[in-house]
Amino acid sequence: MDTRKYKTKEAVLKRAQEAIGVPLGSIDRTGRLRTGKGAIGTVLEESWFGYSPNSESEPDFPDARVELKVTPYLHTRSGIRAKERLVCNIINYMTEYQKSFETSDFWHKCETLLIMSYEHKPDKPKSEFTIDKAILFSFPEEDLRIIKQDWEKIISKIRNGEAHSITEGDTLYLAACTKGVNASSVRKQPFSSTPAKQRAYSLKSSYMTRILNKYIFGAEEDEHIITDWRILSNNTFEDIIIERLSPFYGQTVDRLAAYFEVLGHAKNKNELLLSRMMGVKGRVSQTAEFQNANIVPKTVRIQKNGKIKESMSFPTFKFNEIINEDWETSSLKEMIEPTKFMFAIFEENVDGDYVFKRIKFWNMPAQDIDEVHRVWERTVRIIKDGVKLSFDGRVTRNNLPKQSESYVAHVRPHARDSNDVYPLPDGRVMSKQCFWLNREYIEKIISEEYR
DNA sequence: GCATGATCATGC
DNA sequence: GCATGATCATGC
Repeated sequence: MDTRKYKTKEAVLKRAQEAIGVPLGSIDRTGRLRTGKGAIGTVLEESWFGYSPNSESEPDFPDARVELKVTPYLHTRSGIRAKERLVCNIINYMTEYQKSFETSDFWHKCETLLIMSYEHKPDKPKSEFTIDKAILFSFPEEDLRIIKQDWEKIISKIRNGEAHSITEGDTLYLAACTKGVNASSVRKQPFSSTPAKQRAYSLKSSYMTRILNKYIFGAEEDEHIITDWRILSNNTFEDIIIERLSPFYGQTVDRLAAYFEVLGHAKNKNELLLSRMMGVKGRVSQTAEFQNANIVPKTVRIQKNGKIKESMSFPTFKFNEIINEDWETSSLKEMIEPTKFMFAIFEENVDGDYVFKRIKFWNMPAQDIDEVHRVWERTVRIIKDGVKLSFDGRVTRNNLPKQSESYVAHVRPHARDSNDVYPLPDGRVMSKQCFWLNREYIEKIISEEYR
């Protein structure tokens, strides 16, 4: 048996749907399920469709031109969420730059996807998992516009000899994620002698969440910022947003609040103003584009003296969890690398009023992600070795990485008070901590020349 | 009850 | 003046 058995998309889909509800343990005929990563996909390829896994550039079902993807989702309190990004083919830096999107390896393989999804439950054995849904997926035109821009962005870095500085945050829906045994898996690039990390095309997990909700589970769609996607043929998404907001540059917060009738001193006042300026009814962060692309709006306030008051925090981490993580799959890396930030910059004027200056889209450059990696490694090392704690009668000091030790990030408490603690591996407790981006680092990003 | 963004207090 | 630890305010 081989994949030539399935000549049409319909035949592939029909066979896939027959797998719905069948426990994977009873599908598996080769004992693959007990192996590690990618086991579930391999079981369906081998034992259900009857072909050997291949890493060729052809789609899995060449006659039907369909690529099989088996992907996990999670049921969370806030709904269905993709458990991970969807990884496609490895990017061949040496050849891909010569192609167009239409002739690219990505499009050749992934134009039509057969998505089979299962719910991942941490406490359940894989043999009891079942495929819950199976659909044929073609990218809708509105998404394809953005995906093409993403592809161009990746390719332009290759053409500029910057394949080593590609990161997932560069792009919106289609990203280049690291793929390989470890971070030292590198390959040649055509226009630079610097080796670049091996990367694969992938659909960001934020975008996968949207596919799951809208196309697989039929949930209602979030509000769109761009209602006519045709404008994306001549403008990038970021340019369109900047164009919409620039008429408001130079206005004070008070004037904007009066103009849009945003009352009171709500903590989220600035986000409300952003929504109004963009012409969005709900919250910017909840729009389809921001959700899909994992764009996080952040307000930055620059004081009269040109400084920013505070560093930027990430969620607290549990000491007993972080010591069991690998950097490549760590929650910190997952929070930083695929994320794009939209900084809304407010500057204090001579009267002490804050003026909306501009916005800036930013994602952390590869080099700085490596620096965060170093801070993370040190943090894990210190926690494993046993944190040194000393109480001076007022505050408890620790020896986690300080702001002075890195130009990018540090570790600092983020708790309700000093009794708000998590256990340490050795049984002691310490106030909840999190990673912070240094105040000065944020200042540098904001002050950099902008487009 | 907790996460998150914002801000404060102290001492070098 | 600023780094570091502590704490507050708000919203879900």
